[in-house]
Amino acid sequence: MARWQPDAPGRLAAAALDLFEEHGYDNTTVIEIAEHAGLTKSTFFRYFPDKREVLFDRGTVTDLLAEGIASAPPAADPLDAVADALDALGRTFFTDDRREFSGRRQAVLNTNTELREREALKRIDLAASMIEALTRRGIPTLTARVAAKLGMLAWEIAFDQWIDTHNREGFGSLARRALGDVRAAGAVL
Amino acid sequence: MARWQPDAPGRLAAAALDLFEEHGYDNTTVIEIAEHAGLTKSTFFRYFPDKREVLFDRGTVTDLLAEGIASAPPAADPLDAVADALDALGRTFFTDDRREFSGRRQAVLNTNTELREREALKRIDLAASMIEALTRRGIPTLTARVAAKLGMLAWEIAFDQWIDTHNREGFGSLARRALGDVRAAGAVL
DNA sequence: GCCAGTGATGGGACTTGGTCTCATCGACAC
DNA sequence: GTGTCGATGAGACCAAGTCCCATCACTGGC
Repeated sequence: MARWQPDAPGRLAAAALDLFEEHGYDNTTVIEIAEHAGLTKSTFFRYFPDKREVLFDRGTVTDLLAEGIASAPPAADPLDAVADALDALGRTFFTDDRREFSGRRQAVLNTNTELREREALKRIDLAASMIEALTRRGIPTLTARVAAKLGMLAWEIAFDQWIDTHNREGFGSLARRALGDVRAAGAVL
Repeated sequence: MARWQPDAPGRLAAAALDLFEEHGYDNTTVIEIAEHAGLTKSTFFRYFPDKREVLFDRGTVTDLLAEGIASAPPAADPLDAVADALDALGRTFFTDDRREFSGRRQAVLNTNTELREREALKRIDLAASMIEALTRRGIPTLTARVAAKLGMLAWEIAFDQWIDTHNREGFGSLARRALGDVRAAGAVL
């Protein structure tokens, strides 16, 4: 028999989401989260650098995206590489079993400025990672930056649709379509 | 003779920038900032909701941008409206006398994650404001979102160039050129 | 000239996030 | 058994941020 219950960080994250939903982010204390998971404040901060971070992915989406771009066919143009990367994300991260969780999490994020702020920073890091991966493919910096911006926009659109309860399509195909729409809209400009 | 020294928030902001440059953001306490400005912690938090905000504009850049877009000629296409708005910003906000201050401020922002995070959120709000102003012109949502992303990219590029000590060109013309480059890069995609 | 109201500031108690250091304690090796 | 290791707990400590009340110079009415 294990000395401790397994997966402390996972229990902390689950407890946090529950409590944030029930009482709001501001009205939930780190100590309460820890107690709810049968742990203490000390252990909380051992796994998460701060209170916000408990809602952000332990896995590294950033790396997944970068790898997706890197492993796109050599002939693929920038936006196709981005589409491949988003598709890969849909297969390994935004999987169907994570959809409900993502929706709950996003609903909490939308209620609090501190959390929106953290999310904004994550997205910037994400974009930076895409830009780096694209330039590694020999794409000029400016082109890479434009492609990354458009890719992030497609991500946002696809994610909102994917979260939507009335939609049963996978993230990957939603993203591909969104990117196509974005490209078309950009062409008119 | 005035009872108190004038412009408390201005003095606080100046003291903060000085101290952040000298000792770093993390190693500077709100109390130190306040004392340096001949005030107290209480007064600091009366003017700024938190420590980060002391480095962010009291004036509303967001509104300036939105107004700039709204007052663009009716015939202007989305990106032209954005260009006009950035140009207006260069005339009213990113003026030459503010260039040195902006550079110092940006250097501090770049040293600290907490500050980068706040900046990221401000940019999202900025983009949202652009999108709203563009849709008010009758531009379809998706087109507006693409234009806003490209506009933000032009902003970033122009700002970096404007800050650069070796460059003496005004923000407005830098932004126009950047936006043209971005548009050209987007057309290839 | 006095008095009440006003507005910017100060003072200090209090909560919470976050850091740090040391103690605990079961598993496991030897 | 004894000692090491690894995950956890305990508690002191600091700084950010909130709140409420005191101060005190100025102002206007009387």
